[in-house]
This record gives sequence, C-alpha cells and structure tokens, in this order.
Amino acid sequence: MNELLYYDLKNAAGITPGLATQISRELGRRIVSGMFPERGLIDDENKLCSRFGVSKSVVREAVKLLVGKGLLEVRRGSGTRVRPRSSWNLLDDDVLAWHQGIEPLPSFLRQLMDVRQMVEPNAAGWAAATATEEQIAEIRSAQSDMESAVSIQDFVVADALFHRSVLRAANNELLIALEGVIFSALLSSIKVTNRDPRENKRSLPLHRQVLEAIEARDSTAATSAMREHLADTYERLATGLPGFEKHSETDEKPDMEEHNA
Amino acid sequence: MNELLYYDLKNAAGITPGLATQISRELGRRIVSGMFPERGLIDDENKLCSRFGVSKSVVREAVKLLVGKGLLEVRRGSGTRVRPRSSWNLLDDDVLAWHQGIEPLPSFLRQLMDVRQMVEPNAAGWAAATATEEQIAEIRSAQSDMESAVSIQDFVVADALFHRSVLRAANNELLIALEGVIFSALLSSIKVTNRDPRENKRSLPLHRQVLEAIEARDSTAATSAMREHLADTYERLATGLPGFEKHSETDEKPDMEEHNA
DNA sequence: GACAATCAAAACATCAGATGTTTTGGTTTC
DNA sequence: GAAACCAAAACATCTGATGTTTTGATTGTC
Repeated sequence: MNELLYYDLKNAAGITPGLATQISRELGRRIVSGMFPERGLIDDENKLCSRFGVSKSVVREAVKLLVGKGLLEVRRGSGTRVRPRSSWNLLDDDVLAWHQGIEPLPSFLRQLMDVRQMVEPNAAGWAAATATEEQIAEIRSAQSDMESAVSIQDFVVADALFHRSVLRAANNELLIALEGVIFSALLSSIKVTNRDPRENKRSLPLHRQVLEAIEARDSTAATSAMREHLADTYERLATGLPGFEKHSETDEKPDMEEHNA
Repeated sequence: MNELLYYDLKNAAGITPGLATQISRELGRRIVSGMFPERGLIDDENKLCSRFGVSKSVVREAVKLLVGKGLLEVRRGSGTRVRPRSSWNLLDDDVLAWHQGIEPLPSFLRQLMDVRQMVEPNAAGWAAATATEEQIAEIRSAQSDMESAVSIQDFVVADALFHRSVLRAANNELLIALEGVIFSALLSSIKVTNRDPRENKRSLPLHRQVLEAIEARDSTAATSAMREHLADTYERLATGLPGFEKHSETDEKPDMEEHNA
C-alpha cells in the first residue's frame, strides 16, 4: 500500500479530505484496478448515494472529480460511464497514486521509466546551468539523507526527494508537474528490485556524481551522470521483472543511446 | 483568441458544457491572466452565486474544478483563495488553453519550447521503432495536409496534428498527456513568428524528413530530424521575440547538444 | 412485418433552503 | 497580558423539488 506514501510525498499536509474526495478516491481506485469494463456504465447517482451512505451532492462532486481526471464521462439522461484508459489523465497525481494500489504492470512501469529517461537527464543538465545555491543545498541535503537512511522506506523517501529537488532546480515550471511520474516509478520499482537494503546502496555513487556535476555547474556531466543512473535502474528492473522490456526491436539488451543520442 | 482553437484540437466534439464548466472557465481565465493577487481571497460562494446568477451547487462545482487544477484552494470557515502559480497544474488542458487568452509570456513560451525539445525528439525516435502502419499513415496524412494548406489557420492545425500523431505513434500512454504542451507552444508561436504565410513553408522539408525517417524505421534519424526542426523553430522565436532566450549561460546561440547528447 | 411517430421512464442538471462544522477574530475574564 | 469564550463568516452536507436529455418501448400506419 504505497498509495499513502505517494500522498505523503505530494501533500506534506495531513489534512482530512472531505467526503467527496474520499469517495472519488474509492471509485478511482476501483476504476484504475480495472474493476469496471471499459465504456461500461457505473451505478447511477441514487445507487451511489445509498451505497456510500452520502447525499447526492457529495456523489455528484466525487464523480465530477473523476471526470476532471478523464476517468469518467457523464451524459445527462444516459448515465455515467468509464472512459477508455487512453483517455485517462495519467499524469494526474491521484491517478498515479491509485496505480500504487495495484500490482505494478510491467509495461506501465516501463513507460514510466522511459519518461524518466527522457526527462531527468535534461532536468539535471538544466539544473547544473540554472540552479540557485539554495536549490543545490536542497539536493545536497536529500543526497545526504540517502546516505544516512537505515530503513528502506527512509531511503526511498530520500531518493524521491533527491530527484524532485533536481527537477525543481531545473527552473522550468512545467517540469514540476512531472514529479509524480518519478514518485510513481520509484515506488513501483522498490517493490520489484529493492527488497534487499544493500542493493539500495549501489545507487549512492551515481547520485553523488549527479550532485557533484550540478555543484560544478557542468551541464554535460550532470546529464550523463543522471542518464547513467537511470540506465542502471532500468537494467535492474529488466532483470527483476519479467515483461518489463520492450516487446519489439532487437533481442539483445536495449542500448540507451538510441533513446537520447 | 486561440483558446477556441485549442479546444477544437483537444475535443473534436462540439458539446455544450454545463453551467459549472462555463463558470469555471470564466474564473480560470481571470486567474491565469493574473487578475487576482496571489494567495488572495476570491468572493465567497454567495457573492459568486449572485454575480453569475446561478445556484450554489453550480458555483461549488465550478470552484471544485479549479481546485482540481491547482488554481484555487478552499478552506472551510476561511474562504477560497488563489494558489501561487507554482502550484498550478500547468500541464492541464484547460490551464494551457487559458494561457492562450493572454499575451504570450516570452519566458513561459521558452519553457514550453524547452519541454518540446526534451519530449519530441525522443517521441520521434520511439515512433520510428514502434509505430504501426496505421499510425504512420496518420502522420503522413497530417504532413500532406500541411503541404496543401492555404490559410495560416489550416496550416497550424495540420502542424499540430502532425506533431500529435508522432507523439501518439511513440506508443507511450504518458506521452499523450503532453500533447497540450505542443498545442500551446504552437498556437503561441504562431502569434510571434508565422504572420507571413511564406515563412510557414520553410518548415515543410524538416517535417518531411521526420516522416521519412519514421517510415524508414530509423530511430536515430527521426530523433535528429525532429531535433533539427525544433531548433529551427527555437531560433526563429529567439529572433522574433525579445526576452525569449535563456537569461543565464553563455551569450552565444544555445547549443542543442547540451540538452540531449 | 417494417418503419416512423409518440410517449414514458431513467438519469443527470439545476435550484432552493435548512442545518452542521470549522475558522477567525473580537470580547471577556481572571 | 494571557487564556477562555463567543459570535460571525464561510464552507460542507443533506433534503427534496423541478427541469432537460436520452433511451427504448409502445403504438399506429402502410
């Protein structure tokens, strides 16, 4: 149940959500888990009211939240139906969080990793070029937390904060919206590869390299250090998770160069 | 008023939105345009009701839509306030659309272009590797529409559909959520550079190269063709729009290599 | 029997008003 | 001056009524 951890990473504030939010989460989890057939109708408002024991306004609000995330489509007179997965707003924080509730799908995790490999080396390069001293200090602090972490959970959290602080240091407002992809990929990955705490420590030198390159304001080095780190993660996933690798293309181990160079 | 064009590109269906959606758009436009001070309170529910002449349920729904996009924060007892721009969900389609209503900010357009340069070369490479024949046909069709377009608007629409079809052909569910960035950048760019129809035609050979590389299943060529195309666009924006270029770094023309190679 | 017009039921949209809960800030009290 | 208290403001939830749209069955005609 890493969903809670995901919310922790995003919110910071431990506020109690209203009824509508609670119910939209419950419904959202079920939809993401594939409990409803694509394009199938869900219960009508009255049924949902009695099922969850809340009033119509609350149900309507919950449904509207899911409409906003592309999971539902509501047509007056006809009913409310589940939209096909291709219409989901997969970058939405809640949608990503709800994916944490189910067994990680190898193909989805690969797509997450592909996006990370696309985004993070660039972000590291831009961070080296534009980060403020304050932002670099934040990266340094996260890196230090990784070094001193003892439990796996502490390590993952520090890892996530490291990558988030690099992303933020790139000083591109749009990039920040992609931090959920990183969290989601990290939390899913941990289930696959990092059951052994000693395995974690293997990535420490690579993180250190990224930090040092950014401190040295060396864009090129930061980019390739981050790329190397992610390639390592990618490789560990490929060996630990059947079905992770690309289905098409050559049979040999995929060469990262073809993605970015 | 490219906002409508943006919605055209996204929706396809010309459905009439409900009252709540209409009001959330009205409020959203005002917030994005900077009409409200950051962290300032907006009118309470009753005031909004009388101002827009709708019932409380509608206003509440509209506000909740904006909360979902990160533009508003509502605290019971206290009121509803505008969140700082750094909390906005800038990848949201509506938020991007509302940016079309205002004069394009050079720095924001540059961030959009940076993301395009990060995303699209990779997408083109993946498309060359994994696209189905059907997907390639879609790209070809969009390219052909660009060749035959006469009005500027037709050209921009075909251009947008070209890039969208490449993005989709990459067969990564998460990438699709980024098509709004491309649309937004394209529609803003056109205001800056492409007032002269003959200027448009300049990008045709570059699009053709991308298409040909994908048809030839040549990932590397597709990646660099797309990168070259975007570098050309970037350059035209830099000469046509004061304040577009990065503030930091060296004074010479930015070298794409540092971003992706 | 096929087709078209009609109608009724289902389901969402909107409105109106009542009541509960939380926050905020002023007031009182010691 | 600080802590306790209280009341107003503002959002949260519930309830029930009425309007609109969609869907599908009924019905009537040819």
